[in-house]
Amino acid sequence: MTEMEKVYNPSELEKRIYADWEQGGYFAPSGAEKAFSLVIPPPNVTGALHMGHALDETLQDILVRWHRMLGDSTLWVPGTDHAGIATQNVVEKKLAAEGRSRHDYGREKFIEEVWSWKKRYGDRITGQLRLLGASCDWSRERFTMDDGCSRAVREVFVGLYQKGLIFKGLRIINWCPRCHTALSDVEVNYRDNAGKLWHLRYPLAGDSKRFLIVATTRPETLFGDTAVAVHPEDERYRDLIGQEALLPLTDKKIPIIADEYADREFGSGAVKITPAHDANDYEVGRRHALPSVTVLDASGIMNENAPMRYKGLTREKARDLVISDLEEAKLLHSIQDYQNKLSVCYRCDTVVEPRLSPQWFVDMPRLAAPAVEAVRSGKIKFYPERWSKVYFDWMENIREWCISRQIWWGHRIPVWYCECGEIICAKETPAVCPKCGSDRLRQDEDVLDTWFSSALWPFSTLGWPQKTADLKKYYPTSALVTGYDIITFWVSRMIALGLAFMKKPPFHKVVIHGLIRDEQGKKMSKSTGNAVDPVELIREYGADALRFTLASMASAGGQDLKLSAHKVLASRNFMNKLWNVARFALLKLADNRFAPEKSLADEWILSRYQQIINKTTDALQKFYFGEMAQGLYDFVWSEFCDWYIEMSKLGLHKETLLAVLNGILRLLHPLAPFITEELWGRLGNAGRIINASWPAADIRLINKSRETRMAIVIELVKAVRNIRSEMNIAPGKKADLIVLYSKDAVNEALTEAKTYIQQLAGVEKIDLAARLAAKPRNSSHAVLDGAEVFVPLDNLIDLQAEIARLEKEKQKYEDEISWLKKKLTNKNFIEKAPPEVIDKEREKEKNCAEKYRIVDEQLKALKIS
RNA sequence: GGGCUUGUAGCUCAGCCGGUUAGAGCGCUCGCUUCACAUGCGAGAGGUCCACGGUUCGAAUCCGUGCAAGCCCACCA
Repeated sequence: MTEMEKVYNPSELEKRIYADWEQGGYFAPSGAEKAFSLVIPPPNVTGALHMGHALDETLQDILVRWHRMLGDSTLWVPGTDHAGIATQNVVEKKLAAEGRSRHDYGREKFIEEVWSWKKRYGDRITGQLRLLGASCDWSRERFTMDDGCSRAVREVFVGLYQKGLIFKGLRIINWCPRCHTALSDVEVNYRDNAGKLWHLRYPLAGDSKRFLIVATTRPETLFGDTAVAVHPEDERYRDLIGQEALLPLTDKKIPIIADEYADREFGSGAVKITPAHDANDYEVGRRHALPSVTVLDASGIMNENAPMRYKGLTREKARDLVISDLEEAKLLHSIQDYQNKLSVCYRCDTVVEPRLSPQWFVDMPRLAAPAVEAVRSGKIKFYPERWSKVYFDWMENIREWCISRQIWWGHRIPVWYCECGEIICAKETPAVCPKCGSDRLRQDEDVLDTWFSSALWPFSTLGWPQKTADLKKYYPTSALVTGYDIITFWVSRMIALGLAFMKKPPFHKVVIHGLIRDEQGKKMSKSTGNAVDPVELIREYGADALRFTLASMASAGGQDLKLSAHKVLASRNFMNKLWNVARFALLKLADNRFAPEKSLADEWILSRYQQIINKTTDALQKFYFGEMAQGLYDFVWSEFCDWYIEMSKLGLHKETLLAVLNGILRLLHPLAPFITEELWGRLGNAGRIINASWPAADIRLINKSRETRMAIVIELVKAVRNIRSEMNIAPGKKADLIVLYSKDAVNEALTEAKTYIQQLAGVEKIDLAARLAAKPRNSSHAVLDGAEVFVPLDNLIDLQAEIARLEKEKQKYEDEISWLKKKLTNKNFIEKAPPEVIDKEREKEKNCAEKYRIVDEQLKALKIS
């Protein structure tokens, strides 16, 4: 055993210990029968660790370390996501800084560029996971675009295609004019927008003096209008149905049609129909066989279908010009302020354009049914349970999932087109067309939604489609730990595809936690500058402190977590406390003078320790991380350090100290792996704590009578300390104690614990008596449960201070008694409350009354003197 | 428009199945170089548990309504 440094220095030891674990192969599963497995929600490969990851990974690592200590064959699969659009955007931005675009490179070269980017930054986030202490099995590290995952993607695609569950279709999809790609419904965010509703006048073709007023938020799309719709039962327009209107600013005529989609209550009741630029209008267009005219190109620029004057303008510029032109033409009826929502791209925040285009879709409505059933039947459970509602709401209203993206970085769609018209969907690149034999095949240009490969993650990472040993042993995984924000993106799709291809759900438990917010409760983001960097916090306070903080904030309800450096500081202080108590233990153990027998303090702490084992284990089973952390914090600081250690200074029982201290280290290890490993070693334990066994409570050591006795001692010490402090007894000055007891338990407790009291309360002489000839004069006074305590003061007592103290005390008892009296004289209470409750209240009343009597007596005596 | 969550000490929160003198951390006040720790020790101050109803012998805890805050979902131009 070496002497410990006085200062706890996390950064040095954390680095050393992680390397030791990794080199020692401690993260790989060992051969036990029972399996526990997690797959990491893969962070973006070129990203940096943010607070959300830190929380997610901490919670997973807690479970993993706990199960490893339980002796399970524990596997945590790490990996990263290629993050199609996000990564491509980052690389494009870099190229743009050099004045180039991806088109200057061409597809092949550009992808090479992204791969080299990936190689350069791919290690950053995994390195940061190591800093956090994540004990994942790095030998099994995966990437969503590695060979295995890519093979799984093709296998699933082809499988779904053959069943008709993947198909290509012409739809209005969400199009990001900046990313130049389609997006799925979940990739669109909504933003409140203080916009305008423009009321336009469309002249009638038959009578250009008459107008139809249509209301729109998107006047620039009017060039794509191919009809105006009114409600079929709208009396105002009945005569116009079948006639034509003149499209303003053009020489086009468009039909006036009847469709129930037109809302009579809204605006004038007539609505312009732009099938190519609005999903609803598209449906109307289909019902009425209207043509679709696209007026905006892929970048959101007006194209040749708009009059020359507008061609080449952005959406925004075109809108302004259209409005001013309409005004000039006296075709603008009115403008109204209008609150609506803008759809924006979740990657770049650009306003999304509904766009008609051919895309690939997964038939989610068909795949969703078994996925809903799995949760409904309880095969998969959400923790907390309420999140299953979000899941159901999503899955039961699920729509087709648009999976094709018009970007280059990603899994290329495994579909080839032959000149002969044949479409070939295959796992491997076909050499020739099976129909005509031509070798001139052209692969589909699109890549798949990033979330497509993520959806396969629980089984692709375990080796599927190969029948690997890992797959057999570790699928289904034991749990999924993630934030509620990706239930729709990820959880739902993993469940659906896991069931479709593995016939078993990918996990049985979904542990949902809240999102990290700043001190004000705002979302952390780089752009607002309120993001706290976990790596910075680790550097400053240590990974253990950060982990402990995150875990203790993860409440059972899964609320969002407001993080501040203050909290991490408090956790760091706790680690420091732990460090020092171990230091104390080492000093004492080197001393080599031990008490031969267990004392009251030993029996008490052993009893308390058994209970904290159970409490910690319980909390873990329920995924109550906050409760786990809080419980251990209180036990270690307020019981073990404040009382047991202080008492053990009078005579240390070596076995007890070591048992409890080592137990604490093991219980804390999942939360604070580094310091516990370090101290475990310093205390001379064999092996590593990372694979030490999880403590099991020995209920024979739970001893309530010793706990009761200790409670008496603590109560007395606190009472004396209070007197010392309030009566200004100098800290170094020893006091005397006269205890007048009315319960034998007090006499026994104080007799047994005499030396503790002397030490902890700064007391010299203790006189215990069942009765006194006269109560001591010139003393400060306290009343306990079953005893009266006098602390004689050698200089004249400050009467006013003492009276004030006792008056306060008296008031407290008075309040409580009146409350209890009211209760106990309530007939209903006596008749209906359970007898044990009544007894308890009676007992309380008796005790209070007695204490009140004593304090009152003492006060009277003081006032006379 | 639908749904969810939250409202407890100055701040951040814990209080699960109703009976606690309503707790913790930070902050605050007072006193301490007590030989593990001033990243510490001891003692305190501070709360009509958002409001109003209801259920109950009994509610911070269950139910309803209202107010306030936040989030998610939804194709009304």
